Amino acid sequence: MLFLLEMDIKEKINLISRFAEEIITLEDLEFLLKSGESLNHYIGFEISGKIHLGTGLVCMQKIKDFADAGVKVHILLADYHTWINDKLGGNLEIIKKTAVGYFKEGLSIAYQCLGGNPKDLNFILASDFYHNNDKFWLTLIEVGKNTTLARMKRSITIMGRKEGEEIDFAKLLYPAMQVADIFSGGFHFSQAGIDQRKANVIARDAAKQLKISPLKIGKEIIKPVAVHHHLLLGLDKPAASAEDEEKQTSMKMSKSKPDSAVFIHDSEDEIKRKIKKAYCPEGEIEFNPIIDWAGYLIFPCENKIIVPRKPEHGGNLTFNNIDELKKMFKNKELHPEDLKNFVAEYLIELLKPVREHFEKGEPKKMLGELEELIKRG
RNA sequence: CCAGGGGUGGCGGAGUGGCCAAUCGCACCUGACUGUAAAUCAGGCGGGCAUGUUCCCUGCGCAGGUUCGAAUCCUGCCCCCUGGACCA
Repeated sequence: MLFLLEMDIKEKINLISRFAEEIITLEDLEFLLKSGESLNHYIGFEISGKIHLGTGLVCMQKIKDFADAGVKVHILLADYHTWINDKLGGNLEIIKKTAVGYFKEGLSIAYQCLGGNPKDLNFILASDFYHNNDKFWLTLIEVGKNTTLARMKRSITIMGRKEGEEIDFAKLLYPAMQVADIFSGGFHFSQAGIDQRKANVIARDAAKQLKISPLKIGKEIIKPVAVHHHLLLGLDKPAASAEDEEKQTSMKMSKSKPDSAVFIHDSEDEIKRKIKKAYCPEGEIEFNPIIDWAGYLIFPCENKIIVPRKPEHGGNLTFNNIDELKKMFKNKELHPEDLKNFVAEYLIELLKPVREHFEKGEPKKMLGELEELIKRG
């Protein structure tokens, strides 16, 4: 019996940590799972535009991993944060409407594509959560009291801003809000992209100082466990001058670079077009978005893939994991075009339900309105 | 509120009365070359058509004005930046 329980925990750890960039810390993760308490997960989303595959598939896959591990998952629709960060024209009403309309719906259906049950997703609108909620506001102040101004200033990179950039004062509130979200919501797990690392680390550093809404297991005050998922590479070629780490960040998928991202409801032709024109040097497995996408979009869902190839190119290829694929690609035994075609077809099939959902009726209208809004800037 | 500087095409940035639909760079599009993309080269890049080396329309923050003619000069307004003043 005890043995079975151990196995179960190991399995849960594997689920929660698979395909993640970083877990802070693995020991804390294990501790949480072993506690036997009912555990809460959270991830926050800015309502910044259309949902791309990084959000719709990578984030949602990780959320599903949590749900499959028996953790209660929460999605914070961060409308106030979005407002602070001047997204969607900085119009709070539009942001709220988009959050509870388009965004919630898009995430739910993407989750479904991955085999999840949208009923498991607990959506929280930040402005609702904060309303008449002293616990949040007091925690916000308390986080502020336990963090230096310099650190907050450095943390604006979590908003996609550059360190040292000229900002209005409200933006300094943002990182503290994100941290306060975790504690006032009672979330044991804070999931975020690796670019959000600073906020989660502040949360962990402040955790033991907090009195208003400390995170507890039994009587013990604990730090939230940070799970940082991978950020997909954009399909563009990397900036010519950039090297290594800088190159990596410059390659990050971005909504502002039109064709660097595929959106969850893109048409078949759009998906094909974008992937066809994607940067994909033969034999290169590091700075290669298509390799990256195969690894983080396909293998989390599949134990085995078959890449179709014409007989004259050597016939079909079977891979059991990304490492096998990378190895062949590196040796130029797998041609970029064959891989591209496979990835495109796979995504087209996987995203079919989302596409169909946004093809008609109210969802189509919501998407149209959002696109109009983005076009107007 | 005061002083100074500035608002030009998706972005950066020239141009200070006609030769300006507006140099140039980036981005973007098309073609050539590669079994993909990139790189490279050629062309395009406000809109329209009857496609014109001297066609038409719209156009250089907004609104007027001067002039045969204005992105370029004048007047008013709006916005941004940099200092300063005020708050003390």
